[in-house]
Formats: sequence, structure tokens, C-alpha cells
Amino acid sequence: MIAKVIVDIKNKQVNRSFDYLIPSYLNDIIKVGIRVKVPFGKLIRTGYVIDIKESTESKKELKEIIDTIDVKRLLNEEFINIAKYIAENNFTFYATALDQMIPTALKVKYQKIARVIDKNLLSDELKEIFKSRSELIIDNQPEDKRKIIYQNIDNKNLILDTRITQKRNEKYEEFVHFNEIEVNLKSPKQKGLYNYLSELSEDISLDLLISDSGYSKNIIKSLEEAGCVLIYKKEIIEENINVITDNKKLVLNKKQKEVINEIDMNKYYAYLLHGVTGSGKTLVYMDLISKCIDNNKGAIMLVPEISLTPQITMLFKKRFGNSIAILHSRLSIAEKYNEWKKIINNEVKIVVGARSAIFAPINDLGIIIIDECHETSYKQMNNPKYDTKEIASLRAKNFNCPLVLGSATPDVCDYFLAINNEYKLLELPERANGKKLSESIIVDMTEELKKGNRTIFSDVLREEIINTYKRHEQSILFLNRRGYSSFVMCRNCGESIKCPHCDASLTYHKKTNMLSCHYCGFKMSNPSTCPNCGSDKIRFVGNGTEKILEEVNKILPEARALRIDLDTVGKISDYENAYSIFKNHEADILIGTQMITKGLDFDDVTLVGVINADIALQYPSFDASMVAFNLIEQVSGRAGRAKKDGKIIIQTYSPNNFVIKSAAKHDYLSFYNYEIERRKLQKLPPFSSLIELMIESKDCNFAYEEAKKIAKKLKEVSKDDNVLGPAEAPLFKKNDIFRFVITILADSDILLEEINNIYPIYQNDKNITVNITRY
DNA sequence: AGCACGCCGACT
DNA sequence: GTCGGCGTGCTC
Repeated sequence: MIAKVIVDIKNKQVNRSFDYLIPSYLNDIIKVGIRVKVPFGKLIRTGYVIDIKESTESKKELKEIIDTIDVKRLLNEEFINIAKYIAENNFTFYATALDQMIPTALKVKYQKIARVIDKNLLSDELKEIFKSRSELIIDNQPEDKRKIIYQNIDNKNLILDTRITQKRNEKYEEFVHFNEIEVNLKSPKQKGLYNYLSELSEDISLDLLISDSGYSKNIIKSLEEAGCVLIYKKEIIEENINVITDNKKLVLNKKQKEVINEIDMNKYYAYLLHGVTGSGKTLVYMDLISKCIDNNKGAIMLVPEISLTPQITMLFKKRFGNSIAILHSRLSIAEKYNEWKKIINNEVKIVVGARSAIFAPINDLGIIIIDECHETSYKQMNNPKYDTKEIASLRAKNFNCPLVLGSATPDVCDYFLAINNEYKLLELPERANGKKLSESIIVDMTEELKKGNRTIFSDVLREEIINTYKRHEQSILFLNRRGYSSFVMCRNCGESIKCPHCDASLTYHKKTNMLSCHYCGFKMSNPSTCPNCGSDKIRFVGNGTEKILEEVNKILPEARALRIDLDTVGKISDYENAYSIFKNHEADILIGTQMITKGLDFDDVTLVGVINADIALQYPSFDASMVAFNLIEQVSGRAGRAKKDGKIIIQTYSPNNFVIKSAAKHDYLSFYNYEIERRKLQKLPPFSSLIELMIESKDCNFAYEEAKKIAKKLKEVSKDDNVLGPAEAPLFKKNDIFRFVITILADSDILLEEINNIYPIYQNDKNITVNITRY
């Protein structure tokens, strides 16, 4: 038999399958989806078996598979086909796509090995390098020694080989095992420890032993040397918290029941569940998943990473107990692998996780749910680039099961599809607890200026912050810009201080007294004089979250204010800490960037302030309006969720902007109608497929010349005027790299084909990168 | 990716 | 003359 194999090399030139003979003794083991060790040129590499067949078209004589890496198949035909789809439609390699689908714990490491047969035949130089070993990992050797080894490889006595090992960077803890045997102990401390250990009935963790007994690590080690103690490593696996399952079904309201009844559990259909914030979408999801379980089918539910808080996961664990696997980023590689094993062994039927959980190997899917489906993070931008929605739809079709996309603020393209019956539209227009969405007030900041108020807060907002605090309620202040001030300007020469590596202004951070670039991470100390003209008339312009915090402390020094942005919460766990502080009302005012707009549920929040609604609107992208609407609407949804009424104050310099007006009224439909008209006129998605080519190089001229060449070719094949550019990208220089964009507004197969031809040309060029984004 | 083959410049 | 630069092409 012959195996069709994708070799694990991420390179355009080998981005195809190769045929190998299956040795007869491996006939029963090698199946589609198994990884094998194959000779490839002079290398030994992993290969993914994607097909098994009787004959080959290859003119060359086939090599034999050396060995199998897996015994049980990792991937089935479904995943092989999805990988093929991703590779063919997303400008990426098979190997990259396949790689994505297996847990990190099973990925392989390649080590180059030098092996010696007869050490006596080696030169003195080599004897010195090898010492008593007969094998060396070449990559671990210093360069000079590596050179000597390579020069002496003769494939007779000194052989070059590849070792394939599995990566298993697990979390370990050291444990101490005690053997009560007669040993010769010298010091009283050692004897004391011996007696201490003999009292213990089981193995103890090293750290615990040190802290409990008071004996140092050295003493313990000395007992190990004496032979009565064994120190070993044990993998740390997160305790499966046994949550008491709460099977009493939460009561669904009439609307929720209607929505659920609309969904046909037995065939593929995509549904768009448009439910306002707080309308109880989660409850609907849980009920749908229950239905699956009752039918003995599995379910995948995707949520944005940021909403995978312990609170949410607890909610699902309570409902579904041990039949659920939760994949979040805090899990170690081993823990992820553990969850993966549970899924593939059919021990769990439900998977809740972020984007990559779409590849969970559930083999009898009954539903796929994508919550907050408007989130841009569902489009993985690279390695490989794929759109979760697309993969979800493929999988749902494979299993003939429903796909539910849920959002309070759907992407206009999705809503368009729903209105045109590509998706079935389901609506939850009211909050589950019957509370109305909070009332919004738009404050025109130009009026404030005219009144002489030059501070960050309008009079209304300042008063409301104070009142809310006095009522012992909480406020959220949203500003989509971190740092203290957005740029630093010299009043003498008018120059603002730019990042030396990017085409962007530096942001002042007061706490560190540094200027930093939010695009490349460049930092410099805060200059006292203008680097351009030497004047000391330096002024900070624009406001960031750090400044808001300072202002809040000025007007309410006694209030506890908490800031959440990338500067204050680096890790997910920091975020969770901050979240629970605010949730437990240990802080009164929460200030933050878009991090705080997502899915947070706080009962005591009655005021939401949008400090500057215009920032998001200025973002140079065709979907800036949508992003802005989403942000304002999502953050507004945090107000007045429980018993108390909420209030939303939106500060803006453009109070008549339709995005702001419709967001203030929580009127998705009027926003949608306006936006879809605009898109229709400008032939933007969903009325065309928008493809953006980003051409990047350190050499500005080179990038421009190549971009022009590409644009010319595309214009030739398209004949229309729907190929725009090249133009300087919105952030023209980023991290010393110059960026040009070509925008293509067309649904043309010829163009896609041409892009497919162009893309590989630049794939392996170090001096230039071409990135393709499809909207 | 990693390696061989091959064709030009500057060295013993 | 040849050593070594890296451009090109190939891997079942």
C-alpha cells in the first residue's frame, strides 16, 4: 500500500503531498490522520498521512515510511479536508494548517544527532568532543565544535541522524519519596529528617516538605544521596474542581423558548441570534447544548478569550458537570492535552473555548455556537490565517447540525445575510429581566468648551460620577486610548514627538515618566526640551486612561478607582483579578479601554461614561463605523443590568454622527440601515469581497516598486477599476517596516487566481512580505 | 527546510 | 589554477 503524505515543512516548494510505500508490518497501523517518520531528501521529517491508495503517479521510485509516530489517529478525514480547505483558500501551507489541529503537547521537535559507531576510530579532537558519549545533539554544541563534527561526518563511523521527539513542556512539581531502609546518616539534621519522613504515610511535594519540616533542600538532597529518598518530578494537572451540578433547569422566558423552537437540531442551517445585551443568550446556548446531550450528540461553543472568565466557566460546569471540557489560555500545554484527550476519547461531549476550540475533535457534533460572533478575534490573522466562522460552517455542514451565531451587535455583513435569508434571523429584543436598556445622553463637547469647561469631563458626567458614588453604586468610564496623553507637542516649533521606528506619535505615560510607542513598544524617557528645536515649551495633548484616573482621583479622592488596560493588566490572570475586585464592589469606578467593554456583568453599575466617542470613528478602515457602534453599544450594555436603572453619557465632538446617535438609542437596525446604504454606494462588503494586500519591506522604495508591479498585474487581469493603490498603509511605517496597501473590491475568480499566483512569489523572500486579508 | 549542483570573483 | 560566495532546483 501507498500513503499520500504531507511533509512537515512550511515552505511553498514542498506544499504538496508525496507518496511513500507502507512497509507491510505497518499496514494495520498506518491510517489517514496518522503521523509518520519519513525520509525526505537527506532529511528525516514528520509527515501527515492524508490518504492511502493502491498506486502512485510518481515517476520516481518510492521510499518507505520509516516508522509511525502515532499509534492512534489524531485527525480523521474531516480534519484532513478542513486542512486542505484552509491551505487552498487562505494562502497558507498544508503543514501549517495541520499543525493547528493537533495539541501542542503532541507536536514534534527535530534534533540533529551525530552518532559514533566506534569511538576508537575518532580523531583526538572528536574524542574530546564526544568524551564518553556515543550520541551528541549537534544543535547544543558551540559553533566551532559543530563545524568539526560536520566536517568529519563520513556516514560510516560518524553518522548524521535526526531525532524526532515530542514537545512536552509540562508544568512539573518535585515530589519526595521515602524508603525506610538502613542508611548511614552522619549529621543530626539528616537523622531528624529521616525520622520526620518515616512518620509520613505518602509522598510529599518537595516545596511542602521544605516549608513544613523546616529542613533545607540540601539536607533532603543528602538523604537522596544516601539512598533512602527519591526526588522525582510529577506533572501538575489542574485539579478538576468538582462543582456540584445544578440540574434544575433555569426557567426560560417566552422569547427564549420561541428562539429555541426555531432552531432545527437535525439539519445544517446557520442562525444569527441577535439579542440585546442582557437578553439571556447564554441561557439559550445552554438549553441548546442540553438538547444535544439528550440526543447523545456533542457541542462546541466558542467565546472570545476575554470572556472565558472563571465565572463563566463555573456557570457551564455547574450546568454540565464533568461532561464539559473548557479550553482557555491559562492551561498549560499538558493541561490542554489532557482536555484534548478527554474529547478524543469521548469522555466529554461539550467543549467551551476560544477560537482554536473549533478544532476540538468531537466526532458527533450536534451544534456549534459562536458567541459574540462580531468579534474580530475570530479571524486568526496568521499561522494560518483562517476565519473561524468559515471553519464552523464547514464542520456544521459535515455533521448536518445547526450553527448559531450570537451577538448584540452583529457584523453588518452577517445581518445582511440574515435579512436575505442566508441565515435565519432570531431576535431577542428585550432584556431577560424585563429591564429596559439604559437611557443615553449625548454630550456635545464643543458646547462644553464654549462654556469654558476645558476638562476631560463634561459637567453632566462629572456630576453623575459624583452622584453615583454617593449612592454607593459603580461607574464605568470608557476611553479607547491608554497612557496619559496621546501625544507630546512642542509649542515652539509645532512638532509632535514621533516614534523613530513608526509613523506614529509617542504616548506619554506619567507613571513611568516615559514616552512609548503603542505599535512597536519603543520607549524613551520624557524629554524636558523639544528634540527638534530645543525649546522647553513642551505640551501634552489628548487624554488617555491614565489621565482619566488622575482626574477621577481629583474630583473624588475618596473613591476607589481601578484602571484596566494593557498597561495595568498584562496577563489574563491580572485581568481576572481586576474583574473580581470590581465585581465584588471593592472598587467604585472602573476606567478602561475596550478590554472593559466585553461581556462583563456587574450588578451595581449604574453609570457608563464614554469619554470620547470619536476616537473609534477616526480609525482608518472601511468598518470603523461598525467597530465604533459595537464598542459604544457593548460598553453601554454594562449599565443598569440588575435592579437599578442605569445611565449612559456619551461625550463627543460630533453629536450628529449617525453611529453615535443610533448607539445612544440602542437602535441597531437604524445603524444597520444607514451603514448598509453607505456600503452599497461604495461597493463595500457585503456587496463585494474586499481583499487587501499589504506589501511590507524595510526598503521603502523596494516595497513601493514591488507593490506597483503587483497592482499593475492585478489591474491587467481585472480590467475594471476595482483595484486601488498601491497607497501608503494607514500606519505607513511600523517597526521600521514600510507598508503599502492594494485594495481590491471585487468578486472575481480571475483576481483570486492571480493573487494565488502572486503570493507564492514573495512567500520565501526575506526582504519583502505580502499579507493578504479577505473581508 | 536543508542540501547539492553550478557558475563567477579573489586568493594561495 | 581553486576556494567559496549564494542563486537555483529538488526532495516521493
